[in-house]
Amino acid sequence: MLAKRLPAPERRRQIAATALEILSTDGVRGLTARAIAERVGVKDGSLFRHFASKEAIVDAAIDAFEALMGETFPEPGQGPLAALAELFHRRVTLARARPELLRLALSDRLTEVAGARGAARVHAVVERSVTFIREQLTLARRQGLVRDDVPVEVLVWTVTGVLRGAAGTSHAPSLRRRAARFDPAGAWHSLELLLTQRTDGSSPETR
Amino acid sequence: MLAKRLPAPERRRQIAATALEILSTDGVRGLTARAIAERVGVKDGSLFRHFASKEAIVDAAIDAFEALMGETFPEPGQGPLAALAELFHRRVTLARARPELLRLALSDRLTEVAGARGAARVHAVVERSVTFIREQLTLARRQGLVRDDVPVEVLVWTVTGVLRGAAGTSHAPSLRRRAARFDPAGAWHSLELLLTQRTDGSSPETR
Amino acid sequence: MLAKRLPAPERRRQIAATALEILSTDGVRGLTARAIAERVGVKDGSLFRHFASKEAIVDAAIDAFEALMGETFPEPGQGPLAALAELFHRRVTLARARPELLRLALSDRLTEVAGARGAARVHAVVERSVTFIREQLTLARRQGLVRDDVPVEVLVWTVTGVLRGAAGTSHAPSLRRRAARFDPAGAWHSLELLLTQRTDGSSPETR
Amino acid sequence: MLAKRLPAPERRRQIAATALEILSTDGVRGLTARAIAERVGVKDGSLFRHFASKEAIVDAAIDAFEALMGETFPEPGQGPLAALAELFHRRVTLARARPELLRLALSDRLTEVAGARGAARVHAVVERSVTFIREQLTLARRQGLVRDDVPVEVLVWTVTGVLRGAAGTSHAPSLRRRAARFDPAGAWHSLELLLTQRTDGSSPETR
DNA sequence: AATGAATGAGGATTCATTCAT
DNA sequence: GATGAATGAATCCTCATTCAT
Repeated sequence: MLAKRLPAPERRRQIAATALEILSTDGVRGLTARAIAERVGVKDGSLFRHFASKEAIVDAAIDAFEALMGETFPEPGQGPLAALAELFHRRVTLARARPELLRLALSDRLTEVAGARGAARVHAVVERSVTFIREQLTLARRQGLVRDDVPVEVLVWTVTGVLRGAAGTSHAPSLRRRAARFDPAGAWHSLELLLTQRTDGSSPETR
Repeated sequence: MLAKRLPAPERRRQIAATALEILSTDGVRGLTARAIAERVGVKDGSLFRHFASKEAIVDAAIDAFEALMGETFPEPGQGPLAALAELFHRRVTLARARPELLRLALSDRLTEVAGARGAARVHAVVERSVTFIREQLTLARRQGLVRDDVPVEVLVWTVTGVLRGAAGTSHAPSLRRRAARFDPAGAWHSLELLLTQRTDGSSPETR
Repeated sequence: MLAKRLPAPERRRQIAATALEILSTDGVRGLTARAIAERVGVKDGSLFRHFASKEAIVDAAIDAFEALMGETFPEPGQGPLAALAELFHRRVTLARARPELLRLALSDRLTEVAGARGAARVHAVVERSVTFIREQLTLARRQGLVRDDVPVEVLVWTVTGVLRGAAGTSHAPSLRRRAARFDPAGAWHSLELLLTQRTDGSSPETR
Repeated sequence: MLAKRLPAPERRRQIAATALEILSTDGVRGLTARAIAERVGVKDGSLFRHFASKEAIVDAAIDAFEALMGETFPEPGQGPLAALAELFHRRVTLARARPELLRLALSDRLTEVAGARGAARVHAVVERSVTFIREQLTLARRQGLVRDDVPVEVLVWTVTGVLRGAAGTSHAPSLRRRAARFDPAGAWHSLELLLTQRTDGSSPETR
């Protein structure tokens, strides 16, 4: 269907991207060589001219996934809350643009089709986000920017929870529907309120 | 494992439970008739004396899943925050006892192997939890028990986020590891702090 | 469903008859141990208390078939045309009463499910009919009762053809429908006309 | 038999033909994917690169069957008796060349393995023959070419009976054996005698 | 760079049959 | 005499993968 005889690197990219897409829409069992080939406009056997195995395709898909997720990390050199705000904003924006992608991140489909090494890489991506969030929060705490009546880890959970909510990647239909009502800025503002209120009662605004 | 000749109802239960287990450990593609049968100590063809199809097995697994999740809903007739606390506590406890189960709830593996009807049932279970949380929070808000500077939906995200965190069902290894440090009570206490602080600065303790 | 705990010989008969019935209605592939057992009102395993194997069941079914077909052979000691008329009449009557049975005779379903020996037996039943017809016709010819411008074998074909037609056992729907319009007597009368007309032009009635 | 790597359309034809053959020799239960594949010289899974399902294979087999049977219908534009003679001749010739084929037509094996739609198609083929014969006979009768002392339908039965006999497709071994003694022309001549004699005693030859 | 025909290892499922109860 | 739970072999079919063209 699609253009034939593409240069190899482009084909590779196309195949990996397609795999990612199929995985997020049709799930683990929908990801067959035939399904990929069909969408790419190629016969299934031809996939293996570009990749040694299906696992290799998934591996490349993880590359793409890694890259997309990596782009959402903020520029260094700003305060921790600003950094978090930026990550939050980018992630939610990405989720709106490519809902399947983020859903994929939070499902375990990718890890299921990937080999052990691939699964580890996916986990690393997720881990990196969490670590980043934890670091910024720890930093912020040290700087007195976030509340100290609650362990940092709980704040991490809060951030990931609100992020997931605002991104609309939950499995609960109602969560998904309502997520659409929030723009990234509004959601972040609420999140900031949750994070910054201190036991002494001073609100972040009064700082 | 290799107990032979079990009474049928017991075998059914065993098969459904095993399917649930395999699904949470090995994933969608690991859930083969052979795999189930092997763990149960039976030949694969024998499964179909107990269930009409693999889908029927998954259906029964969803029954089990529904039942287990259903048990975590609190007794009615208490205040909204107490109700949430109880749900929280029960869920975290369940997650600790059967980590795979809760992970399953938050992944979409079950929905992937279930037919359309099965998927709807799983979604309903998840939805029910979210709805319950949202209802209690709305109630609590109306009673002035939770902060009003943040939309209820964000509080819902917060609760699910902290719940997920405390339950240790995340895909991020570090989140998982650290979750173990929190007992349900401590985690809930933190969550309550997040929820109840009001704009006027009064802390929940001073209530 | 049916009465339980039947005396063995009766059960045997019942099973064989049921097998015959299923075979004629549902065909070769419908004849499964389960299907038989179900209609008999027994669990499938129980069949093998009465028969050593499915083939043995089919064998017994052939017994029944043989018996039923055998009953349609006319009493000896009458003229050849009268004998043929009686066979014809009985066969058509049987076909009307139990259409599946005769259809079975002319299909090869029975031979398909029977082992080699069983198939031979079924063939023998069919053969016996044909032989009988051929013998009577040969006799009649010798006695100048049937036309001699046509080989006896062609007359055999005519008889079987008209018999099959009148019995309504053909696969052609229109043949089946129209067969119902003929009563055995009328059909035989026509057949007799076909058989008896002689080259000299004298009709059988003028004999 | 073991030719590998055939062009797809040829393989398709081969598979369909083989299915037809197996069906006529080994019967419904012999028609397994394995059996077909083996005779074709291919592994069973490979069949399904050429056909979507076994039913599709049978469907293609019916195509072949339809085509072969269709070829035996005579050219239009001749008198009814000549048309019948031609059909008769072609059918008997086909039966001699491919005995299994005609036997298949008269058994119900094909209808048993075909789905509902396939069965209907097979019936249509049979029906078409019968209808053709009936039409020609009706026409002939109107033209005074066939006897009028016997209902047309009985003549239809006679034709099909003699056809079946001459074709040697009966289940009775002796019928089969003797059929070989008749050449199509001789058999048709006899059949014509049966059909054309009139009540007034005039033989067809004296016409 | 791609196809077209094939394969082998499994996948779910059916079915005749066994045998302890 | 019958059941209830099991089995093993076979069935149709899918899928990743190969390789000659």
